[in-house]
Amino acid sequence: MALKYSRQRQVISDFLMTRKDHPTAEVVYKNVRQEYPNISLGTVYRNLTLLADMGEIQRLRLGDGIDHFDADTSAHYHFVCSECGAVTDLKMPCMEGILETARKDFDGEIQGHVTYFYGVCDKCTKK
Amino acid sequence: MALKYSRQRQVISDFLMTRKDHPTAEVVYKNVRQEYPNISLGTVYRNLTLLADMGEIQRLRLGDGIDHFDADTSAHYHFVCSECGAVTDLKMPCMEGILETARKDFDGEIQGHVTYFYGVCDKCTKK
DNA sequence: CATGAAATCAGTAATGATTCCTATTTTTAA
DNA sequence: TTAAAAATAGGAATCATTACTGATTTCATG
Repeated sequence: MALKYSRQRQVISDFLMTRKDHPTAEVVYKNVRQEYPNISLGTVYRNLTLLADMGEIQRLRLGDGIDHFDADTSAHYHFVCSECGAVTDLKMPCMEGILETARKDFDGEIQGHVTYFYGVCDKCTKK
Repeated sequence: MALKYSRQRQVISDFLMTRKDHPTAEVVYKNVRQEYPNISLGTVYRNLTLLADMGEIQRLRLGDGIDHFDADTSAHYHFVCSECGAVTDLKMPCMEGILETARKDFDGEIQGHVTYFYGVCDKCTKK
C-alpha cells in the first residue's frame, strides 16, 4: 500500500509540469517515450490516476470523452475549442458562493462543481 | 437528408419525456425494448444523437464517462451523486453574466458553458 | 394506388479510451 | 544483503459508442 518511488512516475510528473496545454494520457505517453522508450501506456494511465488521487495533478473531463491532465491543481476554469479541441486556462476568478446557491432547495450534500466553457479559440477563429 | 418519420424515434422520444432521471442510452434501450422488442441498441444511439442534434433533447456529459439524456432542453443545472451515480435537476437559476466574465481577457469566441455539481445525494447520505 | 429513391432499421463488427492481468523487475525497510 | 511490497511492460479484456451492410420502411410523385 505504501507508495514507492518510481522513475516512470517522476518522468510523467515532470513532463506534465512543463505543459500548459492539458495533454491526454496518449500525448503524455508519446512524449515521455522519447526520454523513456520502454514505458508502457498502462504505466502512464496508472500513474496519472495515482497522481490525481494524491492530489498532485488534476484530471479534467471536458466533454470530449478523453481525459486531460493538468499539473496546476489550483481551482481555475478551462476553455475547450469545439473545432480543434485545444484546452486553455481562463483567467477568471473562481465563482464563490455558487455552491451556496446550489445547496438551496436541495436535500443531500453538494461537495463541489465542475465548470468549463466552450466555443471557438483564437486560432480557429482566424482560419 | 430530409428527416423521415420513424416509429422507433417516436417511442424513444416519448419514453424520454416520461423520465426525469436522465437515463443513459442503455437504460433507454432496455425500457423501450419492452414496448418494442426488436429495436437495436444502435438505433437507440443513432436516434438519441439525432434528437440531440435537432435540439429536441439534451445530451449530458457529467464526468462519469457515460452520456445521459434529458428531454428538458431548458437551461438548468444538474447534480450527480458520487456514490450511486444518480442525476437530478437543481432548482437554481441559470447563472447570468458568467459568459461575460469568462470573455474578459480571452481571445476567441466563448459560446457557452457546462456546469454540474457533485456530492452525495439524499438517499445515499441516509445509508 | 403504385413505385422508387432516400431514410431508417436490425444485427453485428469495429473502434478507441481505459482498465485489468501476469510474470518480471525495482524499491526499500530491516 | 535480502525479501516482501510495489511497480513495471506488454498484452488481453472491457465498455460505451460508432460504423457497416443488406433488408425494410417512409413518402413525394406520377
